[in-house]
Amino acid sequence: MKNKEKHLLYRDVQDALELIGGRWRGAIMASLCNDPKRFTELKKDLEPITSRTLTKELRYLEQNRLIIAVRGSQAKNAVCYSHSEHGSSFAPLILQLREWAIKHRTIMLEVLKFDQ
Amino acid sequence: MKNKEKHLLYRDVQDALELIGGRWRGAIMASLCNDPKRFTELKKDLEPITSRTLTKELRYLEQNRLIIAVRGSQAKNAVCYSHSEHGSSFAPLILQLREWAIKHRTIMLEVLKFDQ
DNA sequence: AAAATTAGTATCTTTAAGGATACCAAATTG
DNA sequence: CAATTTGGTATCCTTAAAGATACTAATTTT
Repeated sequence: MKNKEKHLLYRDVQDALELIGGRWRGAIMASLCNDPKRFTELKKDLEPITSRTLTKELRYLEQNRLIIAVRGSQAKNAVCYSHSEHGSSFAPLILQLREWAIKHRTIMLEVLKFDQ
Repeated sequence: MKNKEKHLLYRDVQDALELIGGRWRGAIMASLCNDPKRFTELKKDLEPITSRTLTKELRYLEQNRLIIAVRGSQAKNAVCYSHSEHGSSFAPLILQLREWAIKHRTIMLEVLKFDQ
């Protein structure tokens, strides 16, 4: 029990970071924060992502219920991607990650100045 | 300007996720949340991480000022790793990542039940 | 009806992360 | 002073993520 809890301490973090880690998954979630987007819009927004990668990551996020893909009933060419309810519960974390990244950048710049 | 901001939207998220992404970096930060730890303690806590990987990731986190390594002045064999000030500003995010991972898990379990 | 757009596939290749295993010098403990 | 512990290195290897490039069927626009 003690041992298991010890593991869970970091295993949950590993799980979360697998879901939205890598180069694109978190970015896709961020891009969908404001509003639903079409495949092509996402691709433009996330430049230089490739079609292949975008497709793969969208499928992954869909399978893990973080996003919803609405495929047009008659028009197969119209697909709209948006956060699922659960996915949008991740939005606050995205904002904090951004803020933290910005803070980190300024700190690293200060350090660089100091080190010279 | 407009274009640049568009990019920053997700670039910050990418940056943050590079800093603490991958299999181990976030986990190491999580393991150091409660208290400073020695190399060997970290290794036990993060089992099954290898020495090689732990060393590499600790160096990375140190270079990026997320952790501090205190190397004993006379005893070279005593090294203590802890969050830097900046690193500990990441602790709240770790907690939220954990909570979110747990929520995600329960949601996926529900979905599995439903899909059968 | 021709041209362009949408939402992808299909291959092939590169790169990076990380594991497996063996080894090690300095310090500490018994 | 011998054994063990600490905090790592050094090599070699596997796997997964992602890029490059070319292609496409269905739809929409002109």
